[in-house]
Amino acid sequence: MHMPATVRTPSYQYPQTAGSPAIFGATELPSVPMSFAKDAEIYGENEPAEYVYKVLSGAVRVSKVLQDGRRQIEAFYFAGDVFGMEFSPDHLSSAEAISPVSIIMVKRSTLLQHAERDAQIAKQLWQHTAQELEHARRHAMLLVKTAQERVASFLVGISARLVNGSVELPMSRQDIADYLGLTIETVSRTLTLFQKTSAIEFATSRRMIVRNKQALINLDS
Amino acid sequence: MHMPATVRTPSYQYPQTAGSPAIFGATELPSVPMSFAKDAEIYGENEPAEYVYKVLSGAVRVSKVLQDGRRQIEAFYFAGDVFGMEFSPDHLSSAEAISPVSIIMVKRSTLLQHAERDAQIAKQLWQHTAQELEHARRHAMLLVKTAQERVASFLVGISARLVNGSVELPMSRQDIADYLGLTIETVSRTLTLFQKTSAIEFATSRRMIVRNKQALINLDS
DNA sequence: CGGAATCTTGATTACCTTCAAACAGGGTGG
DNA sequence: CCACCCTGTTTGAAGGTAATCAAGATTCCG
Repeated sequence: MHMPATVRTPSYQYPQTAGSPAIFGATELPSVPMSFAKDAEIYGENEPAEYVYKVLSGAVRVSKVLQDGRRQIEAFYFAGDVFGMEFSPDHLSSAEAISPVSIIMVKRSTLLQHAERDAQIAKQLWQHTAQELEHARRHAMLLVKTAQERVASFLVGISARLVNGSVELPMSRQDIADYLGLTIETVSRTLTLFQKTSAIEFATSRRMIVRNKQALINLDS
Repeated sequence: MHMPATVRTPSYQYPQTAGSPAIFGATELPSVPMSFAKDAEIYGENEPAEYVYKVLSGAVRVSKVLQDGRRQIEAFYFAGDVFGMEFSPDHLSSAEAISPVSIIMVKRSTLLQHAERDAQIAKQLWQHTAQELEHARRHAMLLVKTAQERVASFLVGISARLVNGSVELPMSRQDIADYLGLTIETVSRTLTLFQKTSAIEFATSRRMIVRNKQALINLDS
């Protein structure tokens, strides 16, 4: 719903994985910078997909809400990641800022027009969707595993963002639970278990130190 | 691994949803007809993705096998469906014939070359991947629901193929279980439950009559 | 008809959820 | 500066759902 831009300084900034602000390599495309406050909605389910977004800093969650109120988080996006690109004219999920977020937006229609003429851009569009597909399938594989395997797998993924052996988790335990298809209690208990086995350690509830990544990878199975 | 073609007459043939044998509307592309016996492997995980396939008759399952031997079925494909198209040069999953299957194959490289020059084909390629993505996400949503909801949802999907109120399920109970992330016993028990509540009925273990589709939709939640 | 594979049913167990309460951290106002 | 509150997280106890283990029943095919 394109909330008013409220620029806030994030408490922690992830290392930027992609230096270029260009979306899909189309450097010449006009892009609009924008900021969202924590918990602001970037777009809602079934809204027209007017823009495509690239995260510059902060973290975003993309999710759906089931009829019974359960929320399923499909993915988290961090600096350098592109999200909100749909083939369908409407967004099929909603996106919210987990932490204060700064992004750039490119008009979907413009991107589509370029894809019509530029095979390179068309291919990047396809590649992006293919990567999302691979992620969605890996995610589906996760959801049939045990709680320990799910949490371990999530932590291994997060480990990619380690700086000096620790990360600030931008998302709440509830977010993790909704991503893994577990309850917040099970996530909490499993994290406590991993601490007891010295695989990880929490400086604060959000700052995690990975002590034994291999143990997590083994659990990931 | 491109098993030798063993043409067999399927016991039951699904109505053909797409009349044209063309893949992605590229009518001029050379396609090779082929048949696979029940349980034959069409391609394996990590094999080079040399071809793209379109089902003419029969049913196909696409799956991955986890390290611990568990199998996760990602999708079933029926007459008219295209499968095996990857952005990556290798197949990320394997495909097997559930029933005797006849297909046509188009070289992936040829298709890619055409997509370079024909924006229409490039768009269809993207659209196809986007549809697969949507399916994968819906599938992921399924996997966090209860057994009854999963089975009901699966049956609702199958109901699209109803002819005179009944369908022949081409897949085994084990296939259904591996698709839904349940055990074969739970699938069997749930189907029995749905029979007791008169939502469905089984003429044979594979021929299902849908008595109350709305009940299934309600359970699907 | 006989044997093997598939499917169903039963009993028990294990894991995760639910319900409930305590704990920790951060911010505000007195 | 401390008391209080609010939110997020952790921990505990009990219960429920699906998995597991095991045995029958049915179907399919040679």
